[in-house]
Amino acid sequence: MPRPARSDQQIKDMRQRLCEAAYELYKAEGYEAVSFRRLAAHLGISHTLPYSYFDNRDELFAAVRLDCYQRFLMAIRGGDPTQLGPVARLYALARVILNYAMENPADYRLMFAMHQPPLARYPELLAIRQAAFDYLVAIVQQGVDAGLIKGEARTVMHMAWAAAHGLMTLHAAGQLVHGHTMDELIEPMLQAIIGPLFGNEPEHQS
Amino acid sequence: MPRPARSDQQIKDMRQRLCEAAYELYKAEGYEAVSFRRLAAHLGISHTLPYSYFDNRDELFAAVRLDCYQRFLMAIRGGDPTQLGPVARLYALARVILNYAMENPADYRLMFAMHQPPLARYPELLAIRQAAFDYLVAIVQQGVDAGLIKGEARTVMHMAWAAAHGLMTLHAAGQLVHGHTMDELIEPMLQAIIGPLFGNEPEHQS
DNA sequence: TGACTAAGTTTAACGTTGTTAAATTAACAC
DNA sequence: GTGTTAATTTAACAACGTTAAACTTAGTCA
Repeated sequence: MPRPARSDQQIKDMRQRLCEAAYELYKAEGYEAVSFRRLAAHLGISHTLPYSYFDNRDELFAAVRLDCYQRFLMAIRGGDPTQLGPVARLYALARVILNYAMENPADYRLMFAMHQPPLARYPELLAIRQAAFDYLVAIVQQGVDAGLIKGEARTVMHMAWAAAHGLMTLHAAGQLVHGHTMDELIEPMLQAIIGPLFGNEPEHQS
Repeated sequence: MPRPARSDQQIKDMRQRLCEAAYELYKAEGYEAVSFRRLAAHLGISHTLPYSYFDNRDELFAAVRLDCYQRFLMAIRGGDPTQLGPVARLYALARVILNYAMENPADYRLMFAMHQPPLARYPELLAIRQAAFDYLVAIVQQGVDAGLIKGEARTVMHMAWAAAHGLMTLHAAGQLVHGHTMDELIEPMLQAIIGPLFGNEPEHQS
């Protein structure tokens, strides 16, 4: 058996290099600008070599999106004040998430853009989204159990997620109707939308 | 001066034909599938003729989007029970809008998709969006004036819009986390999110 | 050592796209 | 008809995604 196959590490490295190059190019010049040929040129390899590492362009972007989700999930976990009560935690996490979206609009667009191959085709993407969602649902459930939050945890979380998602999406797409910046909107949003869902009086320690 | 320029009507007609063909193709095969060349082939014209009617592909899609917005705005105006009080009207309009998004996900994607040329480049799109938004703000303002709704009308409307938009976006992108259908979510959504903003007790006549 | 073999990589090629420039067609004034 | 000019088509270029064939390379084994 001559010439051993590339080691897993080599494959992983090249995939990583392609992902990073794609991510940078995407942030710099947008989705359309990212082509295998440009990535290959940038990495100094043949324009068809990427096909040895990703089936096609969609698969490459799925990997880039997975990286985005991982960073997103890390930001959520890292910004979770676990020592606080569930309602205060949810408020804090809402701020973390909204801030993350504001500071990384390109990431947010990539994670949640429409006009993309159906998510159902990428189980690993579904899984990590589900993980992020479940992480939050678990906290809501604690609030429900403690009598601080009314309703079924998953439904409540869905509502809150949709509300936050709407705001972030409008922001990331530059579609906020004039007259408000995100900064002006985040606090009212938390009070008006997240607030009623999670209990109007957060035990916050500002 | 030989051979008169195309009449305004002729130009409008051809633009309309191109828009309609693009819209149908978009709905049938998605955004990427819509090319000038395919549209031209479908209309039996040369593949460069569309450039005489639209500067480029983005401009064509801006026109298609404008049509979408107009239908959307008509649905809102047509579904507005103007004889009712402001809170009941807003509830009804929220249902109209959510239903419209559910029944026309492709339209919704087109109107609000990220990964599109910045809206700021298309003043007519901004204008019609603003018109739709202002239409709703005016009703909220009536509620505020009548003491039925608390807060500044534009801000309240922004919140409600973001909430509804989040739900619709997730639906249109097929990104609703498992376990809920839109039908199951719309009523809780209205109660949980729109409700507190517009006054928890709508004067509804179901 | 050197031929064999299969993985890794590149080159060639096809069909498609957006877009521009040149060539052609068509309609009206004279 | 002839000339002029808008309308349209044809030709062309560069870039893209993708597949197939050619080539390179690094091991095994005689």
